[in-house]
Amino acid sequence: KYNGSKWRFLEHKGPVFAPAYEPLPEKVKFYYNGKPMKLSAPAEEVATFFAKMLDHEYTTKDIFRKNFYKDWRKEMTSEEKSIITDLKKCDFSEMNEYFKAQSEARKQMSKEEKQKIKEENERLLSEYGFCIMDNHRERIGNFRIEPPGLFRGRGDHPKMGMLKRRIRPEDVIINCSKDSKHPKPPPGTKWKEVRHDNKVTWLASWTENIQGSIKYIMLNPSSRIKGEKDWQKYETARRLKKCVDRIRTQYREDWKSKEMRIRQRAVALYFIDKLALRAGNEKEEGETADTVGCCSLRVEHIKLFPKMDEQEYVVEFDFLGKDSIRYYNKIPVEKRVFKNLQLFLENKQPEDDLFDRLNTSILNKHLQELMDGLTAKVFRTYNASITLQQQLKELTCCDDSIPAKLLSYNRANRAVAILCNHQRAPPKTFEKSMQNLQTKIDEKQNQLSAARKQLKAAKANHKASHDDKSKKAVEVKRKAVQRIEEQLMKLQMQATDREENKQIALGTSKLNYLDPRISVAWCKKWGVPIEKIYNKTQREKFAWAIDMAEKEF
DNA sequence: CGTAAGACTTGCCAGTAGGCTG
DNA sequence: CAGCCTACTGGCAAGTCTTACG
Repeated sequence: KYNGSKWRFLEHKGPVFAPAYEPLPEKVKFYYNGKPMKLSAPAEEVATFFAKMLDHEYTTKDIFRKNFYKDWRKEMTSEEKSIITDLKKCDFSEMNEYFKAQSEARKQMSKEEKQKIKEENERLLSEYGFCIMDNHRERIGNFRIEPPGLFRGRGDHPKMGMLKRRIRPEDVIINCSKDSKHPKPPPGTKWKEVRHDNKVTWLASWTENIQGSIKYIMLNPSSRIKGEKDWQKYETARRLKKCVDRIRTQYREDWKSKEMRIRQRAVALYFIDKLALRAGNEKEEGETADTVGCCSLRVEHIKLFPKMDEQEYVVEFDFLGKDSIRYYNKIPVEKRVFKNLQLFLENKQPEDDLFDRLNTSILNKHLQELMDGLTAKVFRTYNASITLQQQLKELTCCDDSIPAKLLSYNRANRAVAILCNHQRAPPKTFEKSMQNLQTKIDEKQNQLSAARKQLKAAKANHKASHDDKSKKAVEVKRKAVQRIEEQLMKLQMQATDREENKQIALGTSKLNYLDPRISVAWCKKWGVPIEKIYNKTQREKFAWAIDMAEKEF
């Protein structure tokens, strides 16, 4: 790469701010202790955030309510503070109904009104949604600044319910090139800073008040700068492929090391490689939900079974990973790993670290020595991509129809998603949509038997008359049967696919782990149109791979 | 060194646009 | 042509890893 600079020229219009708060109409009242009470604008705004969430379960949770109440009080006038002393006595229901009515009204808007809003959005997008980076007009990923609201973390988050404050121009740092037309802050305001740092890719940033972390405005995945990075990531994974055998031999050797830290490192790496676990950085206690990855696993997260059913040396994993998604898996491991784990567990409490001599920085430093650019997450990318490739090879039958091939593709994708533990909550409408599909299949089946009957009749007719007309009729009917058979099969494939996908999310692996060149090559090889695999956005993101297109990869 | 800040990737999900169907 | 359904998109939280700092 050229001296670490990410661009030479960068020009943009700055971010779009959240719309200002619109006070509630007079008639919509907040009640305290049964009596109507007019709130000051700042207190009212925060109250509306809570009112909008009334239907959610988390507004009943203690931590959520406590955090909300604490932050809400900060927005109250001293008079309000003295009156409002108990959240339980607050009645937001009228506000809640008002917002429901509003969203109902939005749905009922006329076509013209909807059209107008759409046009306004398009205008905003064309004005603020693009930037110029090195001679290219590029799409910005997120050009809107996050609106204020109540923070809802995932899982059991200690900060749920806290007020996410409104971001003002004075909070925002702009990054652009010196010689560009600088974005103008809204009238009467100033940016926090305008800088010209071409060592980074972001266009604007601000500090968020919940975790104190920085949020960025960056480019869309279709941009050159993101695409190149993505390509680089897969190239690193390919380099790992070349030396993975050596690395595996090495860590197996390290299981026998005299040094505890090396054994721990080697066992952790084995898990990362075999199970595609995440690295597992340390987290600050009390700041986030209690989740772990490989290096931060605790004693309480694994159980050892010298014998389980037919298998020996089984390890049971049960922990919450990223986004508090549960990882549950029972796997047989090699004897040496098992013995090492027993050793690591000796004299420890459930809440102690399993790998007490290891953290991600030690592990990554070691990986860096094994291969340039190697880190823990490269294993996830590598194993995901190689699994896709193997599964595609195994599952694709050359004389399958396109729908059958697509089912194979999705199954290969699914194998990866399972490996990476990419789960989803079953869609709320899952049962119904499954039923709908079944109805369609039943209908199609009836159609098919009807068509078959007709074909039979046509054949009988032809046998009797032997004329050209009846022969044609047979052909027509035969075609019809064939067409319906195809349609039926397609529906059945869809049903199978959907059923198998109930709790599995394919999107994340498809977007972040699977080398798109594998998929593109597969499409080429089997004559499957690329649109069947990637939608428009995905094709834009993977344009670099689609352009390279070869039959083999 | 260890720790914090900074930059960038990965992750799930709710809301909605737009296609389909009765 | 409305209502329904689905696929997509955007939102933003939560990871990983690098860099800066004392």
